[in-house]
Amino acid sequence: MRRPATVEPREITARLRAAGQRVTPQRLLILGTLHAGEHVTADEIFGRVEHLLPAVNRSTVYRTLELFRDLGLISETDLGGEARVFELLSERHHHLICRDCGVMLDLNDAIVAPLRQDVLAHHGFQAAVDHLAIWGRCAACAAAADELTAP
Amino acid sequence: MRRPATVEPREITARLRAAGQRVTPQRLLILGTLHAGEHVTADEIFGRVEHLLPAVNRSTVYRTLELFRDLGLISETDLGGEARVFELLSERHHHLICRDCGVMLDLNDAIVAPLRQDVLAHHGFQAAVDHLAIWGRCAACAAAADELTAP
DNA sequence: ATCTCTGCAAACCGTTTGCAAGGGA
DNA sequence: TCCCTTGCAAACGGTTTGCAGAGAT
Repeated sequence: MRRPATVEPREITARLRAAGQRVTPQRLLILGTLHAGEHVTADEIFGRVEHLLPAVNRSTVYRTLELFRDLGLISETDLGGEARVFELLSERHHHLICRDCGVMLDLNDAIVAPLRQDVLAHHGFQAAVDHLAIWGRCAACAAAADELTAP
Repeated sequence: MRRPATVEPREITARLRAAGQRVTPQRLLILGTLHAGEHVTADEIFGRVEHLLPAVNRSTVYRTLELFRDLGLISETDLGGEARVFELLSERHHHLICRDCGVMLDLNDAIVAPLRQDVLAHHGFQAAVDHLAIWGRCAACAAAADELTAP
């Protein structure tokens, strides 16, 4: 049984220093509470960190998450919930979200990778498409809608 | 000199009726103020409509835009500004937005269409990717960043 | 010693919601 | 007549901001 992957303090320190950023307990703590493969809101992260270091403030969480996102350590995605979700960047993966029934399906990066490559090839633009949310209509709901139109 | 394309009241009426929705002055007005090719926030739409029919309420604008989006008449996109933008669905197009300098580049749908097709082929999911915003780093900023790393 | 980062607290503001009246079908 | 749609008004809640003090380098 493997513990979900986290980022070691040593690595966080190195990456912050390399980017000319200061290393603080709050930053180590915030990134340390993230496990690979989970979607977490800023509020949930705040809850975890607060539990360990009660003095930490919500704005620090927001500011830190923005920093980590800009450093390429985490992704920030709007999955349609009330708040955006953050995620440790490890394996790229994406989601298909049905606007009709709300179901959220996983989408392998193999289908999205060509988009990233084409954007780079044609525009020299490095697309940070690590955790994409695609809205639309799932197969089941599409079938149900077709039935209504042509029974 | 061509006027930007709009949706005629006749067509709006037909599409609303076909979807079992009622036709109201507010709905005709709101969709009528949209011109193809422009990004508009709910607030801007409210301003336009208010000018013509002062009694109209902001919540009506929001509710109507949501309806039109679900009917596939308009797209809703987060371009990173303070508010989401809406747009009349005509020609699909997308944007590359640089997180470093903020520049917004146009992206032709030819590069995004394969994604839509693959998602449909592999998952039967009808992706409503009509107006995609892709964040990342533009060529100029990437070059500048490389220069810092390896001068 | 310097200058970034954090805590605090307040506000921001885009958006949503409940309810009763209005008005399409 | 039915019930969908709108206006009204209030609140919601995630997120941001200014400022002064703490703390990293």
